[in-house]
This record gives sequence, C-alpha cells and structure tokens, in this order.
Amino acid sequence: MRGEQTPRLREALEDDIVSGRLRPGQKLDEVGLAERFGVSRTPIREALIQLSASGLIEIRPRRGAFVALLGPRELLESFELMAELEAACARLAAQRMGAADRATLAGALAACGAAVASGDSCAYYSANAAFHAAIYAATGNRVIHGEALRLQRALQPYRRLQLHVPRRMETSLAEHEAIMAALSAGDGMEAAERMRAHVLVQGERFMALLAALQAEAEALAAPG
Amino acid sequence: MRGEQTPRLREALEDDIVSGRLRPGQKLDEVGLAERFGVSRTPIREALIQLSASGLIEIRPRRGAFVALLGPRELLESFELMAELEAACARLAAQRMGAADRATLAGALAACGAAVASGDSCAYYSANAAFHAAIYAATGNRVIHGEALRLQRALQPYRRLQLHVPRRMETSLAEHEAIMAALSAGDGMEAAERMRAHVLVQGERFMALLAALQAEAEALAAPG
DNA sequence: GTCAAGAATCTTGTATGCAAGATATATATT
DNA sequence: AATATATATCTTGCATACAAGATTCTTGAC
Repeated sequence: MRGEQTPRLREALEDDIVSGRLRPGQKLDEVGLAERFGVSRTPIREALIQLSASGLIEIRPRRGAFVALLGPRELLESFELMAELEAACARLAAQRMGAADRATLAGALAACGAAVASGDSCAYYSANAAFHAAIYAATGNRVIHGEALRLQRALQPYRRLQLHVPRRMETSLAEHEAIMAALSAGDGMEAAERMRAHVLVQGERFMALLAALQAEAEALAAPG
Repeated sequence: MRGEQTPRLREALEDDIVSGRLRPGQKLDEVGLAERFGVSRTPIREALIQLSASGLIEIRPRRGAFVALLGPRELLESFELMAELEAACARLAAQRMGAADRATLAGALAACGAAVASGDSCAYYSANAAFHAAIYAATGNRVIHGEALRLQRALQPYRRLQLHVPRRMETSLAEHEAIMAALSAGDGMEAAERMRAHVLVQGERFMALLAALQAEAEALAAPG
C-alpha cells in the first residue's frame, strides 16, 4: 500500500463537483465515498476538509459534508470578489505580459471563437476558462494565479447552469475580444474595467437565472 | 468527551502562529501537539490540514507540517495580492459605507493615532489590523470580507517583524488618514489607489528588511 | 388521522494500532 | 578521517474500533 491517497481523492472529488456530476447541495457520505474509492474514512475526511477550505464543499459539524450550495447573496458576493480579482489580474497582465503569455492568450481566444462558430457551448465553456486562466498566468504572480484558479473552480458549478442562455456565447466572445485588445495595447485600466464588467454581468445574469429557476421550482412544488 | 475538538485546536494553533509564538519554518510535531492539547493525533491532523489550506502552515507529504515560511518571491507576490484585494475593498467601501461603518472606521483610526502618540508600536499593530478590517467589513460583502481577513492573518507573522522600523508608524498613520479622507469623500478611485500604494509599500519595505536580515545571518554564519 | 415522545439505527468525531517512508545512528570501507 | 552503507528509530499515512450526537422508525396519546 503506497502512501498519499488524500491528494488523489481530493482531485477526484473536485472533478466530480466542478464537472457537475455531484450537484450543489448534495450530501457526501463518508462511508459511501470510502467504499467507492476503496479506502478508509480517514483519507476521505482529510480530502473533504481540504475541499471545504477551497470552498467547493461545506462541512456542518456532526451533520456531514455537502457540495457547496451558495445562496443568492453569497453567490453575488462571490462573483463580485471574482470580478475584482480578475480585474486586478487584467491590469497586471497588461503591464507584464510577455510574448509567450500573449501567444497562449491568443490561442485561447481563438478557441473561444471556434466554439462560437460551431455553436458548441460545451467547448466554449472550457475555452472560456482557459482564456481567463491565461490572464491569471500572465500576471507573473503565482500567488494571485493560484487564488484566481481556486475561486474560478469554486464558481464553476454555477457557471455551468448558464450554458444555454441565448446569445450568451456571442456577447461573451465580444467582451473577450475587447479585453484582449486592451491587454495588447498595454492599457491596464481599460482591461481591468472591461474585465470587471465582464465578470459582474455574468454574476448578475446568473442571479436572474437562479431567480427564474427558483420561481419555477416553487410553482411546481406548490400546486403538486 | 464532547465532540468538535478540531475548531478549538485550529484556533489555538492559528493564534500561536499569528502571535509569533510559533516561528515561520518551525516544525509542528503531531505527537507533541496531541500531548500538549490532550487529544489524539486525528483531530490534530485535521486542524493542520485546515491551517495549511488557509496558508498559515505548509504540509510536505511524509515530512510533516511546518509554519509557513514564505520565500522573498512568494512574500512579495502575497503582498501584491493583498494590495489588490484591499484596494478593491477601499473602492467598494467608499461607495457603500454606512454610518455605523464610518463610526467603526473613525474609532480604529483614532486608536491608531493614540498608539502613535504614545509610541506604542504593539498597540499600533493591532489598531492597524482593526482599521484595515473595518474597511473589509464596510464593503458589505461578507465573502470579500472573509477572504481579506484570511490573507491578513496569513501575512501577520511577517508584518510583525516590521514593528520597529523607524518612523514606520507615523508614515503609516498619515497614509491611513489620506485613505480615510478619500473614503469619507466617497472617492472610490482615490481610496483604492492610496490603499494599494499603502499595502505595496509595506511589502517592499518588508522585503528590504528581510534582505538585510538575511545578509546579517549570512555574515554571522560564514566566518563562525 | 396527526402529532409527539421514546427507542433503534445510523453517521460523525476521536482514539488506537500498524505498515511504510523518512531520519538518525552506527559500522565498514577507502 | 571522511564518506558511504546498513541498520535502528522515529514519524507519518491509513485502517479499524468505539463513543456520542443526529436521524429515523415505532409506538402511544389526543
């Protein structure tokens, strides 16, 4: 038996959550997970604690672990934090971006364009994440890069719900292109401002979607 | 035996680290900690995992847990993140601050002034933390507030080393007053810009101090 | 038939035991 | 004497065991 199960378990669970296989609010049973992964509860618990620290799950004492289910307020606040953090990344990237960063960024933007052209919202989903991640990396600041990635992952399950909002991809792509232009021009302020708006509007659009879904759910629940 | 040891242990260890009783780089022995707190290794391990997630300690697989010891690069990068995050807080606080927030902030600023007047750098240390925390709170965004506090704590052990830099308190207080003025005027851009500079300069001053200390240590080590 | 109280069951939190990797020590070799 | 190697010891990572709080089911009263 070789050591270090916990990282593997953490990654597997993280993947399940980010990819949507585990839904927000769902309970994570320690014994069940232990059996599924063929380990004891100990490394499972350690992985769960790590995930709770990164915001993907919530542990309620004596009640168990649940895939994080952000309420409307917390969700809006998280998107606001993301917007501020990404705006900072854009500003720093505009100042420091090197040739390699520029190439990576251009590639990610091209992938976004291709996804829009083919109408593949799933491809856009990951190309979008790569575009944003390329900006984090272009700050040259690994601490900021890591924090931004962590937050991006924590919000991923919610972004997923947005995939099919009409014309979302097109407007998002246009915003990406404007951000790219500001970055290429070295205009940090402009890039930051556009990035902030880009992320904030996602949060607001998402809030509207959430409200609609909740109204729908209540309408279904009440008469039944 | 009542449940829930882990939170207590986490807080106690966090306090030991933030207060400086445990030095950066120091090893944390699981058995030793377990004996000291009168518990088994299990809750100790869980507390250590949580602390590693918040950045206060570092766990190296099969090697053990150590109080986080940031290298120069990571430290500068962390201060840069802090500067961006606090700048965002200042901007949001300028827009949203209510009467209660304003009063808390004024109180914290007064405490900073009193500490400078009496030359009590230890009192300034905590009044300074309270001033910054009041700004996080004034954003009205609990997620941002929590992240800012977490990062503040993670950097606290390093700020502590800076306590006795000559005239540090006076310049810091002057910067606080300028930030307060911008906040009161509702000038978010100005407040953000001043806050960013305030935090960045701390990071740079700290780097200089660290370099001096390292040079001193090497000078002592080489000839002996 | 609904609701409340109590018992049975389940799940979590902590303790303990054991195996494997890491560190320290002793020995041998050059 | 210094270095490399083998061995002993220590520490971590994981499995298992058990106790206490949470949940569910049953039973009784209204």
